[in-house]
Amino acid sequence: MVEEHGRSGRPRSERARRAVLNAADDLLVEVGYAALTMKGIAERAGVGRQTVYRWWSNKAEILYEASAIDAEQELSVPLSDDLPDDLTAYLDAFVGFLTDSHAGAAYRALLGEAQHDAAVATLLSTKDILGESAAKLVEPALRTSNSALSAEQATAHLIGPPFFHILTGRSPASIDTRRLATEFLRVLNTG
Amino acid sequence: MVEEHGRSGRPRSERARRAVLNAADDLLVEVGYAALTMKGIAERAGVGRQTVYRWWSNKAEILYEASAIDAEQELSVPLSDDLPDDLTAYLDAFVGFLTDSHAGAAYRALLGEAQHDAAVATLLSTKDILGESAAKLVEPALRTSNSALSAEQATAHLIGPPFFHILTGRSPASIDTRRLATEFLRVLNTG
Amino acid sequence: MVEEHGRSGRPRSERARRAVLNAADDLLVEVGYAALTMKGIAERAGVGRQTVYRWWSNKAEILYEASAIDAEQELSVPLSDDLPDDLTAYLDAFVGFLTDSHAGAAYRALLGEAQHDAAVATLLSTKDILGESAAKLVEPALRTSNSALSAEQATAHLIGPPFFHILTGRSPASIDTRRLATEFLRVLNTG
Amino acid sequence: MVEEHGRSGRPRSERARRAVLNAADDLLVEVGYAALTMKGIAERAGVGRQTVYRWWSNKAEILYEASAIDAEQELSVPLSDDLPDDLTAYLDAFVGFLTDSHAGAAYRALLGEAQHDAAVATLLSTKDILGESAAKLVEPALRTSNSALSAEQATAHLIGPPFFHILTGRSPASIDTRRLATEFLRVLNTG
DNA sequence: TAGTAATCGAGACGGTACGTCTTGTCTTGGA
DNA sequence: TCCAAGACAAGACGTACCGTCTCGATTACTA
Repeated sequence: MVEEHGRSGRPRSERARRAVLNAADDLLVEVGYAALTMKGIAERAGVGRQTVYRWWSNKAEILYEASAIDAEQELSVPLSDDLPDDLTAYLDAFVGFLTDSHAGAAYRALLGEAQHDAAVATLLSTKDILGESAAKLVEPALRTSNSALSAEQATAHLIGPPFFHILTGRSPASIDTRRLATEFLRVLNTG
Repeated sequence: MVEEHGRSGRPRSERARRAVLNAADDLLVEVGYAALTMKGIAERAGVGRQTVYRWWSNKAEILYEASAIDAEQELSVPLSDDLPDDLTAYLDAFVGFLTDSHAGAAYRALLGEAQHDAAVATLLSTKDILGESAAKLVEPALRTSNSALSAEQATAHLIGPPFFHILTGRSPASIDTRRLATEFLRVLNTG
Repeated sequence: MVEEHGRSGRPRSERARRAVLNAADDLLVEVGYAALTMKGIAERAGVGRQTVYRWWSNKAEILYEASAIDAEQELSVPLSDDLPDDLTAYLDAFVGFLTDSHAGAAYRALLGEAQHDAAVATLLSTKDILGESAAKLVEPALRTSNSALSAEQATAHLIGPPFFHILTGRSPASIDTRRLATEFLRVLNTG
Repeated sequence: MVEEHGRSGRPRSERARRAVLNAADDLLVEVGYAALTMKGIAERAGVGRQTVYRWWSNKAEILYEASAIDAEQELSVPLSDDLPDDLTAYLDAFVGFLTDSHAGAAYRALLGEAQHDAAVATLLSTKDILGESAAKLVEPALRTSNSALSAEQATAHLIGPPFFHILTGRSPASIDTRRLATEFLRVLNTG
């Protein structure tokens, strides 16, 4: 990511980098992940294929770099001092991200690929986008609770149900985020 | 599924059908989903490629037919009259299915593909393997509770957390199925 | 060719035979020799493929049976007592056969195939359509000449030049059949 | 034929070109024209199939490029000042070419294909190998004669008879080239 | 201000899967 | 025994993409 480069030689073209990322982003929407190809990205970007292969190993890496920042932004919600409201807002953002968002589509595609491609799984594990975004809500909630759950376990309770719902192709309309927030807090504070 | 065939012509070869399903199953383990090809399946099965394309549109369909029955079996647990025990047993089976099982690997690959291939999504939605297996536990649990949740919502609460945990590449070792069962019942019975 | 058949069993269907020959004939015109297939012929004829294979080995045989009789007819000219006129008439028929005729197109296709398919070459040699038709003119001409040429050699002199002309793709318009007849008689009667 | 190539990009590999032409040549002898396939040529040449398709449309084009130069050479005979001798020598070369030669087999196959494939006919018509080689003999012969025949007509008289003889599958042994030469000159110089 | 070196776009290279097509054979039920 | 129908194993078709490899042309830094 750091743009410093070795002693001499022509420096990496930022223009080419942006062109590739944009092309990948556009093509994902236009033709879908399966039909997304390195060749197609290079041609759409007006860039040599070698240039693409020089900086990224496969389409997953390109897509990841193209959407990671957007994803982080979309999953970041402003915190108030009302935890149920904040949790609900976060879950709304979470559901919107997975179902409607551009970056979310890229994430779902990558997560799907990770199920049968170890390289993509490794790539995704370098940054736990979902976990980190949830942590901002989960940690305060845990602190004010009497729960013995780890952050990871609590996170699974918060976003696991809608995650399952969406990933298995069920309608996002039937998700009641406020109810999920309430139930999440109940799990943390009972027993 | 019914094997009756049209009036005339040579009937479908059951031998070829089994050979294809077995070949797909074997190759999934040997080379992985990404490297699984229609050509490779046909050759491994000792079957013409046309014969494969005649009965299945893509590798996902083959894999689905090859693993659906196994999946159903593996997710089916005997019921006792102790609900917490039954839920724990089911969650154990569920986690084992997604992480260790042969059929589960196929399911995960298909679920992954479904994230960016509408045809595969449709295929998977024809039979809600996870939901149906869970329903056998969820429905009794709901009946004996005062919860207003739908079966679908309750199912998401039961298997959503471990589903999220595994699909996002976290270690299955840190899943405590008995605790999950307890928390599930608490969500159903409080408020 | 003989329609008698063995002791028992269903007799060969004349209906199927005609349907195949007609289908081959039609398809030759519609799609050309290269795109003519056994499968296509069977389907067009509304006949099982096995039925086609039972009676003919390849498309060349079908085409040969379909066009041999027509060819013979088209190359047969009525004889007068004027040899130059008869030769000219025959050469006109010959040129017309090779360039415009339906059966001639089939013959040219078969002759072409025979250049690189020994089976077709054998098939064509079972009946020397061109030689036999020419013989009716060549033999009288030889008898009334002082030439020592064999019938075969004389035939080559008569139809060799226009044959070469047409087969090598030259325009048939520049063939002067009367001049060819005169020159043929000159070769036979000088020296 | 000129090897200059467009501004940029990797230049065409001469190594690959030769490998394809040699493979086609070899395979024609080994398996015959009908069994000659683009796939087989590519594999034998150790070349990608795309590389073959990039430069040639079909096996006929490859074969043509592979044999045209040889054909021209084989049909070229040194001229003396004795016309009958030269004609005889040419006819010997001509008969040898069509019956025994490697390049001649390719030419016969292409000529055959041209009878039912317009693309091959066009290809062959780009260079009249037979006509041009004959022209070197026919033109002097015409100049020293009182004949009104065109070069094309005279050529048909010279090589038409043996051409017919060979193409219709008759034995080349019965061709008397000296007699043919004499008769050719007689047609040119009588009347 | 020249030289060096890594970059760029372009496009050919050897490979290989795609999904379709035809081949010639086999297997039904019916005539 | 023949027929129409249609599935079978085999393998070529022409196209697409893979990841690599030249090309000539551009930029920077270095000497």
